[in-house]
Amino acid sequence: MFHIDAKHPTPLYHQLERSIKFAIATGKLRIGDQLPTVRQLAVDLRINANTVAKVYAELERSGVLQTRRGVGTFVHERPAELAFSRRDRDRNLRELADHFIAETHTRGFTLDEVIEHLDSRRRKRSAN
Amino acid sequence: MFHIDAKHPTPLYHQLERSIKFAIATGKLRIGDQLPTVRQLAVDLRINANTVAKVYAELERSGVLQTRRGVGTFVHERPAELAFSRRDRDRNLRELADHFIAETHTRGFTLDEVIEHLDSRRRKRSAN
DNA sequence: TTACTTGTCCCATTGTCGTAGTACAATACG
DNA sequence: CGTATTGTACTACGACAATGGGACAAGTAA
Repeated sequence: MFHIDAKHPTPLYHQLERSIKFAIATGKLRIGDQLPTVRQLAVDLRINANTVAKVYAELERSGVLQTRRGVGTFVHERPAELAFSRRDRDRNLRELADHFIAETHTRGFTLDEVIEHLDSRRRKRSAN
Repeated sequence: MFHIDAKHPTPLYHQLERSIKFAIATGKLRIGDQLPTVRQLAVDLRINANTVAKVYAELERSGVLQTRRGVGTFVHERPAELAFSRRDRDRNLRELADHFIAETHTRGFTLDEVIEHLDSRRRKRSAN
């Protein structure tokens, strides 16, 4: 379900957090979908249940997930962002893109290459 | 010279190692070029000298750098031999894209919107 | 030679990550 | 009701990352 690499020096909690956010962003997880239980996901990824629990808790704090004891953890609806003005939105996206472009460029990727990569993932998503 | 983010959960030594390798791979550092001294780079990046020293030592062990006491540390291999495999490159871009997609989405941007934004920048750039 | 620079090594300390195990709280269900 | 399931909380522990400080080794240069 999610992809984790224990050999990679990046902390597991961060890999998992990114993985979950990505799954939501690409539509693999939709609003209201239930995530695996803390214990089940820990078994699947071969990591500790506490690590999973901390990620779920963190994502709930930031409003991405919603958890209900005895029931499970679900993707939470997030209506808040729309409050921004169009100008704020544009500026926000521009800043994020600035950072991303700089990051990929220093690693030797061309903008064409990057866009093509994103586009191929969009196609994969819409194929679901 | 190199880019390090202390707030990022990835270990500093790993960020620095990757940063140096990319600088060589992209030609910013060439064979025989001298790198900053251990202490100087530590000051520049605001990290500890031991951390820098360990990275240099590790990169010497893997043949990327060559160090001479009292003189300095230099690029050893030809960039071509250091070039990342296609798989490494793909994986790297995938990680960066994962992060970017997740980040933009949590801020309420759709993937379509993001790609369109990048595309408009590409058009502007090629117009120059 | 002496002084300086550079990389190397060692120690103690701090904080984070992750594991392991246990216990508890809230909910669902028969 | 009782029981299972699920999330939460807590402690203890080991490993690693990083810091700070100091000392040493090898080379350069005056």
